Amino acid sequence: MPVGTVGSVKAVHPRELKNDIRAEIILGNTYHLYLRPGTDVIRAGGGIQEFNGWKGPMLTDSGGFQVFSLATARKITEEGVTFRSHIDGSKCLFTPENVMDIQRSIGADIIMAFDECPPGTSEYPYALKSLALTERWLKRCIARFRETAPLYGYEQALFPIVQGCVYKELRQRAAENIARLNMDGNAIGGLAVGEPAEKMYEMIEAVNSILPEDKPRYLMGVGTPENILEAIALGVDMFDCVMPTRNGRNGMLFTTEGMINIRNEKWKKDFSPLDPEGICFTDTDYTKAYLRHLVKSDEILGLQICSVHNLAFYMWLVREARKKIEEGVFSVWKTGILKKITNRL
RNA sequence: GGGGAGAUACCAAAGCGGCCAACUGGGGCAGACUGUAACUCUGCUGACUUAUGUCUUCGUAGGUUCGAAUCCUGCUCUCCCCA
Repeated sequence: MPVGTVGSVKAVHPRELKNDIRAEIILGNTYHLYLRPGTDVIRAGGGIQEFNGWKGPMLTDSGGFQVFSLATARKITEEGVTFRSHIDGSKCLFTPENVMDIQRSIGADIIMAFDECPPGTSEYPYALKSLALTERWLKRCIARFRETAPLYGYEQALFPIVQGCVYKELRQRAAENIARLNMDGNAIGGLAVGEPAEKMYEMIEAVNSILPEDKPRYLMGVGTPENILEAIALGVDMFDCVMPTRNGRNGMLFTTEGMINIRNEKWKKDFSPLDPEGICFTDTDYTKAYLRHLVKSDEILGLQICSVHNLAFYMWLVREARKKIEEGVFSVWKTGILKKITNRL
C-alpha cells in the first residue's frame, strides 16, 4: 500500500508559511483540500476571507463535472459542450480553449482540464469513446494553456484528469498517457459517480500505480471521511468535495465522536459542545442544543455553523492523517478512527 | 344580558352522510446527499400487527340512518360582536 506517498511530501502548517502565500482563502460553498506543502483549503463564492486562520492556494474546476451533473440541458460535441444558462436561459459553449482562458482570468493556482465525466454505470463502448474525447480535449487544453500566459504575475498549474469509468485497462491507459505529460500534478476524475466504493478503490489503486508519486494526485469530488482515508491509503494527496458543506446545510455533522443529525430531538437539551475535540471555534462556542435550535428555527447561522464545523472536521481529519503517516502509524490509526467517526450518534 | 362562531389525531388545519384511520403543513422518526445554481429530497408517523386483516378514534351523552367526523337533541367548554 503506497501510504508513504503522502508522507514523502513535506507537510507544513499554513501558519508557518509567510511570503509564499499569495492566494487567500475564499470560503463559500466549496473547499478544497491539498496535502502538499503549505496547503489546506479552499475556495469559491462569496468574498475572500480566511478560514479559521488558515490560508492556502486556490483551485478552480473546468466545468466538466457540471456537464455531467446538469445533464438535462446540454449537448456534447467534438468542439465542446453547449448548454443553457440556469440564470437567464442563454446558450453557452464551453470548449477546452475558452475554459483555459476563463481559468486564466480567474487566476487560480491550480486549474483543471476540461473533460467529460461519464456516469459510473457507463458501458464499455461509451467509456471508451468518452475517454478518447477527454484525451483529445486534454491536448487542446494543454496547447491553449501553453500558448497563453498567466494574467497576474504568478504561475498557474494545469492538472490533467484521468478518466476511464470503472474499466481498469482504460484507467491504466489514461494514467500512462497523462503521466507522460509531466504536468505539475494529476487528477483522477469520474469516480464516486454511481459505482460501488470497492470499484472506486480498485480504480484508484490501478491509476496510482502509474501516476508519479512525487506530484500531487488529486481525487476529484471525493468524498466521505471513509473514502478520503481509504484513498489516502492508496496514495491520493488531494481532495475536494461538497459533502461537508452540503451535508452540513442539511443538518448532518461529522464529529470526532461520530455522525449526528442535529435536527434530532435527542439534542434538544444536550448542552455539550459540538465536538469535544474542539477542532474549531464552532465546537466550543456553541452547544448542540443551541445549534439544533438555530437549525430548527431556520436561522441561517445554524447552517453556517454546521458548514464551518464540518470543514474544520475535514481539515482535522487530513491533518491527523498527515501526522499519522509521518509517525508511521497510519494504517492502525485509520482502522480505529473510522470506527469512531462513521458511528451514528 | 343580547347576538354569532366553533370544538377533528402531538400542534395547526381540511373534510361536512358511504370512496375517512381521516387532505395538507408543522412536529417526531428514519434515510439520502461525493470535481455545489438551489438552507434540498425521499419514506414512515392511532393501536395490534404487518395482510387488499382486526380493533379503537373526530368535545360529551343520546338519537336518526343499512351506514355518521359529517344530520338532530341535551350537556360541557372556547372564541367574537353588541350592551
